[in-house]
Amino acid sequence: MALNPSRQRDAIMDFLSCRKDHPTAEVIYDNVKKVYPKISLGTVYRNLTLLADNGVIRRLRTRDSKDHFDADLSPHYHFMCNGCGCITDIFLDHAKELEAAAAKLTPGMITGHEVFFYGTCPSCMKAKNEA
Amino acid sequence: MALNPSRQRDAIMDFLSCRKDHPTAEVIYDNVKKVYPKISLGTVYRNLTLLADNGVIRRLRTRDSKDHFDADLSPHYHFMCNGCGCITDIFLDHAKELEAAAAKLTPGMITGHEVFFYGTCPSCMKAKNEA
DNA sequence: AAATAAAACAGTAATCATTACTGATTTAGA
DNA sequence: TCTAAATCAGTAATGATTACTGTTTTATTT
Repeated sequence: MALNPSRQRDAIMDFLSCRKDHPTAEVIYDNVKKVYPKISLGTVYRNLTLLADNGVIRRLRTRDSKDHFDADLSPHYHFMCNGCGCITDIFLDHAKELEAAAAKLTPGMITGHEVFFYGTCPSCMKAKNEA
Repeated sequence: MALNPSRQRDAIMDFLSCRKDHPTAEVIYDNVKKVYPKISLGTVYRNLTLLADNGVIRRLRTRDSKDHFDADLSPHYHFMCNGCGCITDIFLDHAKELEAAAAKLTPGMITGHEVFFYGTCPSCMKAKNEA
């Protein structure tokens, strides 16, 4: 199951690398379609899964019911707005401390962790204040 | 939309309170059915959503595609095994520090956060070693 | 206690993100 | 050039969850 080259996969990867908002499969599909009008949604899903399984991208499972994808593999956390659902990066260097502290409390082996902060983004706060 | 008393909802709540493994709606359904054989899956989902929206229980969205539910509202984190999918609690008191540190890096307002540790649980480690 | 309105129910149908399947096309390696 | 594997577009199927329907239960008012 080696990865053969694929224009479609490259286009997905290119698009995802340019975005910092961690789009969903559907958003990626809509955008890659501008370059490859015949690409199918199934191809997008298949390639995203392929890339995630090979550790090339990260799959983010959030409070909304859709998966989001992130091409930035550097260790970092995320903030999701409860209002509009937008996601932004948060670079905290607590990773090692957290895992070490958690490891002491668990008989299992910890290999990674995810942190999601929730709240209200600036533009939703503004909208609230004006209402 | 006040909450009227309901035997079914109480039974769901009772069951969930007794469990520390954060069961899915389906597992809750299977178990509450032993007490109320006529309860429907829709009732379980509706009540879980009702309870979560009223802040009585927590909804956990994990790497597996099913929602899990937690009746313990005290601030704590979770560990999920990549092998069997089991979930256990991890009580770390890093909550305030983490949110304070994150707040400095975000223009938005942070109101809460979730931490999920991933890895291998003891019984899956044992199974691996024996294979 | 009888009447009325709201909440909840069981059962079932619908939704929606995601995955699997199809037969055709492309690519890698002999 | 030939063969097997990988990929594709298009479409059907899956599976968790939600919405709908007509009925029953509960709270409230008379």
